[in-house]
Amino acid sequence: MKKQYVSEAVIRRLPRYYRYLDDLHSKGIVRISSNSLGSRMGITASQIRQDLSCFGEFGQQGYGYNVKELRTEIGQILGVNNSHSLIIVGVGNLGHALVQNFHFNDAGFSLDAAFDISPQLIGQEINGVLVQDLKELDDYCREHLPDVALLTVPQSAAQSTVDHLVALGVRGFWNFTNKEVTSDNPDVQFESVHFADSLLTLSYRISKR
Amino acid sequence: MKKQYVSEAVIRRLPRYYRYLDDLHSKGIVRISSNSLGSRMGITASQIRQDLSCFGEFGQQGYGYNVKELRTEIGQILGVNNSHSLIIVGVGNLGHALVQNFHFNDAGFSLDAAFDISPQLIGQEINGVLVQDLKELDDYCREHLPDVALLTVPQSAAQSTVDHLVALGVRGFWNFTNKEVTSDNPDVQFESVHFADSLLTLSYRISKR
DNA sequence: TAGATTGTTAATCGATTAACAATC
DNA sequence: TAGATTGTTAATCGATTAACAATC
Repeated sequence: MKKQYVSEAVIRRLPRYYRYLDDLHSKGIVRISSNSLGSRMGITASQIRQDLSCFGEFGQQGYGYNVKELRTEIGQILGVNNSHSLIIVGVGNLGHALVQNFHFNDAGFSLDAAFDISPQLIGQEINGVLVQDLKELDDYCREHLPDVALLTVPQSAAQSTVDHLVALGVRGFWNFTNKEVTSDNPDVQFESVHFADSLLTLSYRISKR
Repeated sequence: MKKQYVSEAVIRRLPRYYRYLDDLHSKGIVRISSNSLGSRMGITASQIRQDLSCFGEFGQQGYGYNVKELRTEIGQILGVNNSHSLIIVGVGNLGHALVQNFHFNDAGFSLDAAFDISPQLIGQEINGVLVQDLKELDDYCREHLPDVALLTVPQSAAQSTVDHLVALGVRGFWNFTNKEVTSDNPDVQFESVHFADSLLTLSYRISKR
C-alpha cells in the first residue's frame, strides 16, 4: 500500500474498475492501456492512473496493464479474498431476494446465517441458508463472530438491531432499511443502499426544465 | 430556479435533506437552523446553505427554516409531485420484492404495469399490479407512454431491453441489473443501483490495514 | 531503436468551508 | 432593539486533468 489516505471518491470507483476488468478478462482481452480503459468507462486516462497510484504500480510503460493481473490486484485491494462472514437479519421479501440472487461469494463474503421472527420462515432453508429464530442471534454471534450483518429489518427496528449487534461484536453493516443507522464505535463501518434516494435523483433529472 | 447548473454532488444530497426534513416534520419539529440540521446530519451549515442557494431562498434571517415548508420545497425540486409513471420489467425475486415493498408513491411514481416472460407469473397480481406478458410491452408502451422503466431483468437482457424501450419512448431507467446500460440518446436518464459495488466498498473498509 | 504508455509532478478546476453584511 | 441566522462572497481545500520525463 502506497498511500495512507485514500479518498472516498477513489474508493467508490474501485468496484467499477473491478467490474470492467472482470468483463474485459471474460472477453479474453489480455492487455489494456489507461487510455483505452478510460474511453470505455467514460473517464480520463489520467484519473485511472492517478487512482491506481494510490495503491501501487500495476502497469508497464509502453504496454499498459495486464487485465487479469490488474483485476486481481484491485480485487486484493477491495478484499474479495478475505472471505468475510456475513449474516442477514430480516428475511422479508427483499432479504429473501438477496439471499436467493446475490452472489455474496463474488464479493468475498460467505453468507452463513439468516434470522427472522416470523414462525413461517424459521426453519426454512433458502438457497442453502437456514433461517433461524431471532432469539438465537446472540448465541450465534458469540459463537461465530460474524464480520458483517446485512440489515433488511423493518425501519423501526434498524437502529436497535445495530446497537445490539455492535455489542455482540459485529463491525460492518450493509444497510437496506431506509433509515440512517450509526454507532459511536468508530471501528464500525456502515454502507447503506437507499432505494428511495436513488429513485429521487432520477426523478430530479427527468423533472428538470 | 436560480442556478442553471447544479452539480451531481448537490443533487445526491437532496434526497437526504428530504429524508431528514420529513423525519423532523413527523416528529413535530417546526423550525430548524442550518446549524442544527447540519449537526444532525454530520455536515456543515455552510454546505446546507450553499446547496439550498442553488434553488432559491427558503429561509429567514434570525429564524432559520420552516421544516414543513422546506420539506415541500425540496420535494418540489426533486419532482415528487410530478406523478411520473413507471413500469417494471422483470418480476423475479428482486422485482417482486420491490413491487411488494417499495413506496413508489412517496417518490412521486405510480407503478402502472409489470412485465415478465415466465408463464407462472403472467396473470398474477402483486400488490395491485398485474404481471403481463413481455410480448405486450410494445403495445402497452405505445398506448401509455410510461416515463420510467425499472429494470430487474437478467444481466444478459439489460442493454437490449433498454434499447428496445428507448425506441418506444421511455426516457428514464432505474437499473438494478449489475450491468451498466447506456443510450446514445442524450435525453435518456439512467440511475443504477449496484449492489455489488456497494458491498465491495464495505469490504474495502473492513479489510483495510 | 522508436513508439507507446506509464507514474508522477504541476496546473486547473470545482467543491467545501469560512466570514460577514444584510435583515428578520 | 439585540440576537440569531440567513444568503452570498471570498478563501481554502481537494480532486481532476494535463504535461512530461522515465522507461518498457
